[in-house]
Order: sequence, then C-alpha cells, then structure tokens
Amino acid sequence: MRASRILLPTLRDAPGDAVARSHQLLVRAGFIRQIGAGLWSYLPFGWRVHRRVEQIIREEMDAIGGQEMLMPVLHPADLWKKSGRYGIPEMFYLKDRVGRDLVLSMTHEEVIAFHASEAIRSYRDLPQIWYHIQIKERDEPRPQGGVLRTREFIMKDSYTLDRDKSGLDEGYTKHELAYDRIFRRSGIRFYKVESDVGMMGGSGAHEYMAPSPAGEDRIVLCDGCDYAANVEMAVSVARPVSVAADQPLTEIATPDVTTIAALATLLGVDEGATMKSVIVVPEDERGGVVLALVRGDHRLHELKLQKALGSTFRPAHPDEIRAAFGAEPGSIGAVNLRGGAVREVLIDPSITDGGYVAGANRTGYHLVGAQHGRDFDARPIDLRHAESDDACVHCGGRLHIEDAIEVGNIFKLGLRYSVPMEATFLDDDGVEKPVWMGSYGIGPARILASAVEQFSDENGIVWPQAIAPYDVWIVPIGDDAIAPSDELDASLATLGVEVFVDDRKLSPGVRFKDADLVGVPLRITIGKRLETDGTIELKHRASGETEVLTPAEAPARLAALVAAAKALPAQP
RNA sequence: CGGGGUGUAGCGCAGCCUGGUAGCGCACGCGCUUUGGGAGCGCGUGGUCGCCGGUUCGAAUCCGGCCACCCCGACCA
Repeated sequence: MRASRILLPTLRDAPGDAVARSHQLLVRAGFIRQIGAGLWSYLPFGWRVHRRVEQIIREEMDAIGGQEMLMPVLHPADLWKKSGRYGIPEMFYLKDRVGRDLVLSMTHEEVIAFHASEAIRSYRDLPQIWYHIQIKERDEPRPQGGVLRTREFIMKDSYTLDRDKSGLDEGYTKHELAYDRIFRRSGIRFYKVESDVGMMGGSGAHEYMAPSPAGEDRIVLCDGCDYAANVEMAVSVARPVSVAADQPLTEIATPDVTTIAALATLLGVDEGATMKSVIVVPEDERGGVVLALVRGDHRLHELKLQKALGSTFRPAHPDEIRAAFGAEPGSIGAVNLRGGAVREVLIDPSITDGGYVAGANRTGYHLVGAQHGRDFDARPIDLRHAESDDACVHCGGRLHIEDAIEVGNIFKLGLRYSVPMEATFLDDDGVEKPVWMGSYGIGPARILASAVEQFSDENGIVWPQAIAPYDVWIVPIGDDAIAPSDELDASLATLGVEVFVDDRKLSPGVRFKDADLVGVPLRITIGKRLETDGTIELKHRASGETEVLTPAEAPARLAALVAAAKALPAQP
C-alpha cells in the first residue's frame, strides 16, 4: 500500500484533553478520532489493527467449535422485558414511528436465548457455541480514556448452550483455552483473575486483565503462587495483630476522639486492635440501620457489603445514628445495643477472638476489651478490602495490587436467561429442561488500547507484530527508491507480508518520525546505499537495532521475522 | 449524579484580570532551494472567539443562562 493513497493524519501534539497514553498516541498517530463523548471513529490504520485483533479472535473461536453469526443492534423491548433486564440505566431506549418500544443492544444474552428457545429442541442439538463480533451500545455514566471506555464499541460475544452443568463447565474450559491463546497471540501482557458476576448474573466468572496504570480495575496478585483476583472478589489474610483474649470490658473516656487514628494514638494501641463501626441504611423495604464492623486498619468493601445485605445502601445520617445508638458518630460500637434499634450487625472475620477497642455508644467514651461472642453478637462475613501486603490465603505469599484494563471476561450464566426466556430442550429422560448457558466477551478495542498502554516509548507506539497495522514500513528516499520499494512490496505480498510504502513527498526525517509514532515493528529504508553498495537497511522498532540487507535477501528475512513474531508466544 | 476544569483556525496555545482593528507556533497552499531523523527563505489560505441573552457608543474580554468536552468520585463490561 502506498502512503500517498491512504488517510494517515498524524499530529505533532496530542489533543490537550487526552490523558491516557493510548488516547494520546492513537490520536497522534492517526488511528482514531473522536466525534463525541465515548464515540470514536477508527481511521484506516486504527481499523486495520482492530480487524487484525478480530481475526485472531475469530480463528481461536472457530478452533473451539464456535459458529460465527450476526445478531442485530436494535432489539424489541419485549425480549428484555421477558428477561427482566428492561429498565436498567445503562441501556439506550427508543421508539419506532408507531410507538413500539425498542432498545439498543448492550449485550446479546436475550437474543441468544430467544434463538435457543426456537432452534434447540432436543438434547441431540446440544452443545452449541455461537458468537458474533458486533456493536454494543451502553449509556455509560462516564466514558473516558479515549477508546478504553466508550458508549459504542465492538465486542466479540460468544455463548455456550449445554445440556447440563458439566456441559457448561466444558464450554467454559474451552473458552479459557481459546482466550489464553487469543491474548497471547495479541502480544499483550495479561492475567486471568477471579471476578464478580456483576450485572450478568450467574455462578462463576473470570476476567482477563491487561495490567496498565490507565486501567479502571484493581487486581490482587500473589507473589508466591498464581492466585489472582479482582479486588471486588479478592480474599486475603490480614496482617496479624496481637490482641489479648479475655480482657475485662472497661469503659474509658475518650473526649473528642472520633477517628481511628486518634483513638489508637490516645490509647497507645495498634489501629488493627480497634474496631471500625460503619453504619449504613440498606435501600430496601425493610428499613432500619445496619452496623458493619471491620478492623480499624481496614477499609470496608462496599460491593462486598452490598452483596451481604442483598441490596444497595447509603451511609446513615448523623440523626439516624443518634436515634439508633444513642450516641454521636465516632463513639458507636456493637456492645450494649438498644433492643431492636439496629437491624443487623455484620463483622469481618479478620476481627478475631481477642478484645478490641470499640465505641461505647456513649458520646465521648470507648470500650476496651470488647470481644465478639462474649460481649456482642454479629454475623461474620467478608467485608473488607484486600490490601497490598496482605497474605495469600492459598500459599501465605505476599499480595500486591495492580491497575488493569479488563480485556475479556467469561461467565457461567447457568439458567439465569434460559428459564425466563423459555430456552428449553427435551432431555433423553423425556423431561423438558432449561439450557445451561455461558457468556464470554472480548473487547478488541481494549486489546488494541492495552497494547499501546503497555508497549510504547518516547517516540510512539511499538505494536506487537500480530496486531500491527502493517508488518513492514518502507521509507524510500529519493525518486529512485520508489521502484525498488514497490518491488519489495510485491515480493513480500506473495509471502503474505503486508507492507506500507511511505512515498509521501516529505523529508526523510518527518517520515522516520511518523514511522516511529505509528509503530510498525519492522522498517526498511531504501536510499543512496542501494546504489553505492547495493544494500537497504532494516530497523527493528522495539529494539532500535538495524540490519543491512540486500534486496534479494530481504523478502525471506522479513517474512521469517514476521512469522516468528506472530507464532504463539509465551506471555512476555 | 456530586466535585473540579476547559471551550479562541485542523492540532497546541496566547489574548480576557484592566472592553476599543483576533494573534503566535505547527499544519495547509504556491514558488525556489533542500532530501538518512520533525529543512530554509518568500508569499499566502483559513476563525459567526461553544450557543443564547444582557450591560455598553463598542464585548473574545464584564454579567446571566444554556450546551459541549475532559478529569476525580459514584456507578459500570
């Protein structure tokens, strides 16, 4: 491909509002352009990368028996009313000319279940793996980071349909294998982590996470074993704190002390030897306040508390706290509760049997030696945020937390959609049963952006070979270099290598800068040396190393390099 | 949705406080020179200063309202 025929609007400066590195570089390098909040066009180079990612996904999905299809973006509202998801705030709602309710697809579980309900009659029709690579529309509260979080994006979503739970497990395992190969072939660094099932519902899930400071997710990783989890799910062993057991319960005056830090300082104890009281009001019909207890040095994990409560919640207002506990915020604890004033008390299990410092429910006083089971009752449940330097529950190793971009996820949906959507089949025992479903997503744009986040330098992007917009970038210098460039392009084309010939009428310096910015892994320079000593130069974008080649040996050398770089690599 | 910020040429920015002919760099066009790491000289093109209203003889500038976009948080794949 000749540069003079392609749209490649590179910029010397990134737009002032671009913060994420991938956002800056993809715009500067002429890959993407914004048309509104969370709405992006892919220009030719950007789209080439996207399509290469798609193609890797397609090949690996086909390899596990996936059947590619295409489902619409516009859905009748009835489908979503049937599954019970109509009304969720992230969906775009619209009406047609006669007033029928329609929605734009956020995902395709409903449509898949609809097709399954019609097409799957018998256990002989199972299992199935269906997928498509299609647009998703989501009314995101806050699109950000360029192409990292958008309101319209393309997703590969696949769905397994199985006869029973073990069938679902097999389909899930196939996806784990396919996903491992997809992300390795794409050339990005990634982790597979345990994850929350989120809005999809279901019974088990993993996420594929590309570590990057631009990521919106936090993952917990063990230095000693392969434990990896989203912080939403992570369990860990808290830093040990020594607390004496069987201390007598003693009330002490702590005037004007309302923070854990001040309390620990005043009493000369570890913050971890105190109990933090968090008072919340669940947003359900039952009413009342709930007291959640975590260790003083820990943070309450709001999502875990939400799951424990079975509903969303808000912090209690000070007057609600006074009414329920008879004391000001800052002096609240689980001991000596007034009967019926507090709906439930939850306690994080890192608070062990010893005596802790706790609010006395008397303004300006705390209790020393408060002991769960002896002085108060509470339901033990994991409520705390895993922290860096916690210990691994599996191997005792040290945990650390990294930022990461979610590039894919896999969910065991179970019967969540097949039951309401009536996707059933007749089993060999003559009984009509619901299909077991799984759903599996990958965001090609996030793979693309993750690669830029992970692989760039001060000069621009450094694409992994497999998803680079082109395999080789040729800079002809001088008119005499054009014909040899085209010849090399033609030879490489017969070897399946895609070449970009930068024949723009710009100085060599500008074209070298653009080549670095755009980040094609292999660059050939054809200049005077072809005439003087019959050679051309190969430069590796990543290492900066150069090789001197003759035009005759170049095609084989380049084709070999490309093939080697695209071979399934170990994780970098 | 809460908090903060920004809207002036394709991109990056100055001008606004203190009202008086809209500027700079890059990019872009033409000419000449130049061709292995963002070339030089010369001549040019391009902006209803986000929108609406108000104050004023006069508004990019002051006032009010609205819109858009970005960041943090909430939320979410």
